[in-house]
Amino acid sequence: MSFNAEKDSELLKALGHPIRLKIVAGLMEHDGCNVSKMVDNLGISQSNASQHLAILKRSGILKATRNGTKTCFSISDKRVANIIQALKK
Amino acid sequence: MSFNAEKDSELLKALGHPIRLKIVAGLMEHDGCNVSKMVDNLGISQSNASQHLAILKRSGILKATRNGTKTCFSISDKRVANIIQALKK
DNA sequence: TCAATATATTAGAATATTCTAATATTCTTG
DNA sequence: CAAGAATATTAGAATATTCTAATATATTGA
Repeated sequence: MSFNAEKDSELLKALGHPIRLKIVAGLMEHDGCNVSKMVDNLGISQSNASQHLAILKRSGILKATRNGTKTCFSISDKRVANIIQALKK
Repeated sequence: MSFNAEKDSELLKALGHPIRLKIVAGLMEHDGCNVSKMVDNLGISQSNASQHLAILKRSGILKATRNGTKTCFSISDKRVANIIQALKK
């Protein structure tokens, strides 16, 4: 798959917010089936979390699957883990 | 070096613009000692290029060294190459 | 020193992002 | 079906980003 600055910059832009980066990094370690807990951990409002999650979905970084009243979020772009690994070096 | 969402999201945010991502990806392949050529290749104004370069400098992604009336830009954060590699996978 | 070249800075209008508060939707269970 | 739980959406004010146009600064060579 080759590099496309227009598309790829959107991915980086979506990751380029501290809350969204924490959400995604968190999903690499814990499962994402409890948004309320996410909200508590991040210290933000439910609405704000939902909006950030929507941005991450729209950009193709996360996908959501419903499970009763809960929604499970997981990382759907396999490049994201490598990007976050690269940050840690 | 460990991951810091506040700081690292700034890096991704700076890369999260098509022009800036093109500049940085370009610097991985060609030397950056000719901003006029950069401007031509990107089809943007000199002022705009200079402003994007300033953002990339401020975020620590690029460093500039002067050489006469010209300025050479190069990538100063070693994680950046890995991030761009990760995008290509 | 003066003009030319190369890059940087400033100002400001247009647009985009971010957050809070309020409300809506969806699903489950009694 | 009604109520509660979990998440999503909307509206709108505050702030930030992006671009163009104009101007400024720095360096070199005649």
